[in-house]
Amino acid sequence: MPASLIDVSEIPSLSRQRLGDQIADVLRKQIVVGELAPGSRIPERETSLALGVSRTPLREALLILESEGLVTMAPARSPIVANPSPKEVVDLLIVQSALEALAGDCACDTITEEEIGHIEELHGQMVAQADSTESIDFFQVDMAFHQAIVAATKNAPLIKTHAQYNSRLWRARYLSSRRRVKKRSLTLAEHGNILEGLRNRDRKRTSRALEKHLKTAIRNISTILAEPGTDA
Amino acid sequence: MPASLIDVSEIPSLSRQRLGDQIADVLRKQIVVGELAPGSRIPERETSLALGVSRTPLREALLILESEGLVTMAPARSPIVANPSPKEVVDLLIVQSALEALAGDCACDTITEEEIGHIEELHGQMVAQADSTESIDFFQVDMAFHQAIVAATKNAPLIKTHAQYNSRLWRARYLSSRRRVKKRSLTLAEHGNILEGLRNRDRKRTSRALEKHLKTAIRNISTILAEPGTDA
DNA sequence: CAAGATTATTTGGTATACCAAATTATGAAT
DNA sequence: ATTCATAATTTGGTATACCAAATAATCTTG
Repeated sequence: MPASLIDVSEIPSLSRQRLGDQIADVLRKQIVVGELAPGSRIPERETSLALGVSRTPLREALLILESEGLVTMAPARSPIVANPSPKEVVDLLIVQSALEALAGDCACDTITEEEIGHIEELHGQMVAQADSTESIDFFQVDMAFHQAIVAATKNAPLIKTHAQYNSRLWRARYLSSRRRVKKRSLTLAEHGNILEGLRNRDRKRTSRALEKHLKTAIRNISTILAEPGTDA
Repeated sequence: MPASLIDVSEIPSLSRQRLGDQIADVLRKQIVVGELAPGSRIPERETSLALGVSRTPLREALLILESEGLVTMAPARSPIVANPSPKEVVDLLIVQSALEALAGDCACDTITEEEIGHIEELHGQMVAQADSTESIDFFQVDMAFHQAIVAATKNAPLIKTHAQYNSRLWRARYLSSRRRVKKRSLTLAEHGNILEGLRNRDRKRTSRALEKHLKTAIRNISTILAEPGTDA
């Protein structure tokens, strides 16, 4: 007796979402954190049964995830979790870098004082957790920091595209983050630089700081991906 | 007796694509050129019947188009062709601008001499058609010019994301292009500048030229969208 | 015993059936 | 005639059924 996906104790009339979207959310989360490993199969019948739904909405979810680049659907094979090549990861990072530089530029015009405050708070959390052994916490706040900057642009397409690139890069960046526990001070310094640019609403400084920050990430991840692949 | 979508006289064994993808291609083309007007309904039964397929693959196509931002699917209403607000169009253009600037930068490293030749040829076509009354031809070559630059980066995610933004912007840019027949010389001058940057593999010049070119487009489209909406 | 052919089974792709919500049409009451 | 309530119908969401291709298993044959 598989449990249904969500407790439907929400507002019964409003905000009903398609099942496919909900399933996509569930699977996306599992893929992003590596619970569903890259390359692993997602058989339609088995998975839909496990989720307590039929194949139809599961299929919709898989199509959504395919369009996001998280799932690969070959003609007559089981859908598999995307397993991006090193080159593809770098390509994704290059675009992500440009998106965040743009976001920094735009955010200087659109960000509110409250939003700056929120980002400062995130930065504070990262400083506080800099010595934490739980690398996952530090990493998640790091991601939230970047997301918050993009959100401050109020540019919906930019926010969505950035989120999608983030999903595809999450795993690679997490693995990179785990090996750089010793170098968190550099991350924090770069974040501080970005934050300073935002505070002064200095478009060039902010976008350049973000660009430089991402370039660092590209360099780090490139070296990791060059190694023979030892996974989590 | 509705005709089937495609003649299956292709290689029978290889490259078989899902019906949903093919339908998405058909509908995307119709949406992009305005054959399916913004805001118009796409009833599932009626449309699937007209295309000679069942609702299932049509629905897959609609989901793909929704994820591309070309179709809006509300909870219990017929899917409708997206009708982006002026603010959204500008937001899209801002991102597209950053994507093309990035492409120009990257392409300077990756573009081949053949590809430069191809782009020069496109430029030559535009020069030749500068006085053509068929604004559609000039416009399409214009789009191809930009696509070719992005393609030269060999960055698959960038190419795909750019293509999606292009789809969503196609109509707005076409309408803008039609009102600027008199100012094609400016477009050509800016393209020449971009091309020169590519020839010299000058990353800064190329990306700046593309950025400036897109900024011009944003300005033009903004003024058009500010007017009361008279359509095609 | 090994290798190839053939059958059985699994799996994705598509079509159809069913349901619930929403819209439209219809009719009664003021 | 207008307005509100109610019934009929349309429409999207989900489940199920069916088919063809691909894979796995089995059997036959050299």
